[in-house]
Amino acid sequence: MIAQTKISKKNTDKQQKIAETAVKMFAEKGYANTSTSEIAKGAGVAEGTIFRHYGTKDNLLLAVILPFIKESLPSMAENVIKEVYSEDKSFEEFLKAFLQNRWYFIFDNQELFKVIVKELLYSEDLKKELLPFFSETVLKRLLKIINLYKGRGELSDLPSDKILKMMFTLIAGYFVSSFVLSLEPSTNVPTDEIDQLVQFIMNGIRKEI
Amino acid sequence: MIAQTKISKKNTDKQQKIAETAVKMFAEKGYANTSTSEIAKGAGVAEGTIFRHYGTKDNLLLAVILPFIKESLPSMAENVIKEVYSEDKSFEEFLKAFLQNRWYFIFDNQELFKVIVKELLYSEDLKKELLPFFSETVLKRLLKIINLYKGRGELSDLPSDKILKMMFTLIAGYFVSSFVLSLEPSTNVPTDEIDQLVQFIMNGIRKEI
Amino acid sequence: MIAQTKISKKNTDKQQKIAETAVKMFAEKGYANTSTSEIAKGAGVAEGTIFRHYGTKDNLLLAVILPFIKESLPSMAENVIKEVYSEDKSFEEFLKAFLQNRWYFIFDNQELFKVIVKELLYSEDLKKELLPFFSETVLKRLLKIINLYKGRGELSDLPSDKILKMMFTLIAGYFVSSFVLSLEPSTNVPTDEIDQLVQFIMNGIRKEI
Amino acid sequence: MIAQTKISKKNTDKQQKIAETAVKMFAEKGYANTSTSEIAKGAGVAEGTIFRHYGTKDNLLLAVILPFIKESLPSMAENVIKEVYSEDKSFEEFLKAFLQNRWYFIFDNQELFKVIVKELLYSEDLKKELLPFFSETVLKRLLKIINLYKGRGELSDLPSDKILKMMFTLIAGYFVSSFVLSLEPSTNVPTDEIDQLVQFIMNGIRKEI
DNA sequence: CATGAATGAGGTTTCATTCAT
DNA sequence: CATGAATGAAACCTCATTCAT
Repeated sequence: MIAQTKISKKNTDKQQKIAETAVKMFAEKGYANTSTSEIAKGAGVAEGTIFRHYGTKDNLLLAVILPFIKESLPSMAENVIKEVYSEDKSFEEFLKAFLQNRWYFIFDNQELFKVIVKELLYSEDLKKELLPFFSETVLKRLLKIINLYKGRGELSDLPSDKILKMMFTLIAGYFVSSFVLSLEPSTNVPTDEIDQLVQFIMNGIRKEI
Repeated sequence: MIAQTKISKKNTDKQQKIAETAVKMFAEKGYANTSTSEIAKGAGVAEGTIFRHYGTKDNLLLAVILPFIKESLPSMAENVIKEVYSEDKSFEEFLKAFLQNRWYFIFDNQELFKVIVKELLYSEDLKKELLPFFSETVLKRLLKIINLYKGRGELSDLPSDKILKMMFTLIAGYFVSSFVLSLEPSTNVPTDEIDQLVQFIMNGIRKEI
Repeated sequence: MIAQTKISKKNTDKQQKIAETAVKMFAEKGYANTSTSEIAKGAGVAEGTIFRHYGTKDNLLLAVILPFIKESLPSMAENVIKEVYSEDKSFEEFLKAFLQNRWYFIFDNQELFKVIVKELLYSEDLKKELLPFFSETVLKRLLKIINLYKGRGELSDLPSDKILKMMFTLIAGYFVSSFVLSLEPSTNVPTDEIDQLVQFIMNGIRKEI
Repeated sequence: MIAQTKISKKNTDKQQKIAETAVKMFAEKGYANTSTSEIAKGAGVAEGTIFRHYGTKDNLLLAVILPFIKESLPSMAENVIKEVYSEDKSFEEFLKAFLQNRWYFIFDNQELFKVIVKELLYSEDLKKELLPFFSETVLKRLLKIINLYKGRGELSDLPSDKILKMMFTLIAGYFVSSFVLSLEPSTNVPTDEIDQLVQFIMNGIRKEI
């Protein structure tokens, strides 16, 4: 049950270096506060090289975010569920496995995660592009799982979309406060925190007997 | 049980107009994407006037955020609890009253709320300044309340700080997704949503009998 | 019979200096080969100042050409005809007076004339904007005059618009080769050349007896 | 009496394609507004290939203009006169044949003609190089013809160089306004226009009897 | 010969800030 | 106090040109 790891598949190594540096700097200081000349310097590249490959600074941001989202998310969503779900697991076990899996993934892509969260709030365009897509690929699958477990009588009778929303708010809130807001970064999976989170969620949605 | 309303107490009316316009524009497009000349134009003021009053653009941001936080939060936290808490309320009743109260408050100060959330992620400085302060004034008080209700035997035996963290994540997540991420803005208090949120939280932390 | 003289009516003196310098440099090296930093240096002004007043380099070109054309041409066309035309003049006399008058005017505005001719060929947009306007204000009036003299029986029976086109080609060709192509610039009105030009035109269009 | 047709004699086909594309683009948007990368893309060639063959962008312009002028003009001038002139033609017949011949030629080389006219105004260097050369090869021959017809008593006693200048201004003006300024391009030889032009010129220079 | 990634000088433009009026 | 013209550093971007492959 190992989380899928880092994303990457760029052309030349300069291009790769530019993307890496950009992600790192965007994560640290935000897109708007990072100048292309800084990125160039950081990547050990002439400033023109950035524009030869990405055309505009905006494009660089998208080129770094979108493939991650648009190409990885769907197949990833599929795979994660395969890895993490199995007939004989309870919802609680599924949830715990899922959270650990995602924790590793975000841990491996911390910088990118920061960039996406920050720019999601900052850029109306990105918001309009990503939220529906995310909903379509990830939330839909989770909803199916929820319904599946509901069928098994493990979950409360709350409407599935409410269950999903609560779960999602908690999980997203957890990851955002852990990886984006956190003053000191975590270094390896905090099993206790995840257990408590799972407990809390389970209390909220478990079928009362 | 009426929520406290808008914050404001600027000197000259020009200054007031500048602050208002700045908040509105920072909320819409973010601090970094708003130029002082836009603000000046929007406020019907010469660009120089902004600098006469606030010195720098950074200062304008702080001048707009900090009083709200530093001056209002403490007394507000005090008052809200007074308004909302009473001996004969259950924790569930308290929580519902609290959430409604805060919903109105954020609704009345939506723009400012957006600015703070956005810039909190964007500016490391702001983060380091606000988070501890917020913890000191707001979270501490909530912790007291939690302990108080724990003493009455209404809440589960989870450590109080864990209870607080879960509650806070859910509540913050709720307000952020409602007011900052939301694609269509809400117009009046969504009682159902708040009820469900309260239910969910209560399930998570209620003392099992 | 004095030609109307230079055009000017700018706001601040810096703005005036920028426009003057721009015209001079555009005339010499063409719009595309003149950088805003050169203009700034030439005008003794910070580069930013150009953009504070004109917004874009394109705008600077237009700001320098259009008022000259759009505001001056119509009233000028009117006045020139008043100055130059009178009941008791033959067409030949009118033509000579007209050419001398225009020679002085273009001489006084040589730089601007160069810029307009050059950019007229270079910029499709300018072409589409100016040619119809010029036709409307100037050519129309000349056509009236031609018809007037035709009525008096001084001119050949060629269709008036053909007469106009020939005259215009010759006159424009003369001014362009004198002021734009010329390798050595003229310094005062070349009466002989104008006389010959008039003779040539008159031969082409005089009523044969 | 067929006009000589298109000019071309480049080495490799890549080189040929580059030159063609360059001419087309320079004609449309001007030399200064056309980038080598656009030309490369348009020619289906790597950008480096342009520089392998032409060294600099300036050189590409010259390589496209100069052979046309320097190699073609002299022999062409010779041939045209041969084709168009004959003992038993009147000057008027000669002129008409000449204009038709040149109309076809420019029509076949419209793009190049545009480039030359535009850049002649734009580049002082080109002007200084081409005008004297043109004068030497073309104007000189025309002058001979004029003198020849003067000897036959067909032309007025105006100084031959004045006659030449007037003729040239009209003819050049006609071609420039037809092919460079024209808002809608012509598609086949406008016999009427040429006849009128000839008439007009003849009136101007015909020997009065 | 051809390629196209890389360069870096220089172009246009933005913008927070200053200061004389 | 308020103004807005002026500034200049720094931002984003373009492009002719070079050179290793």
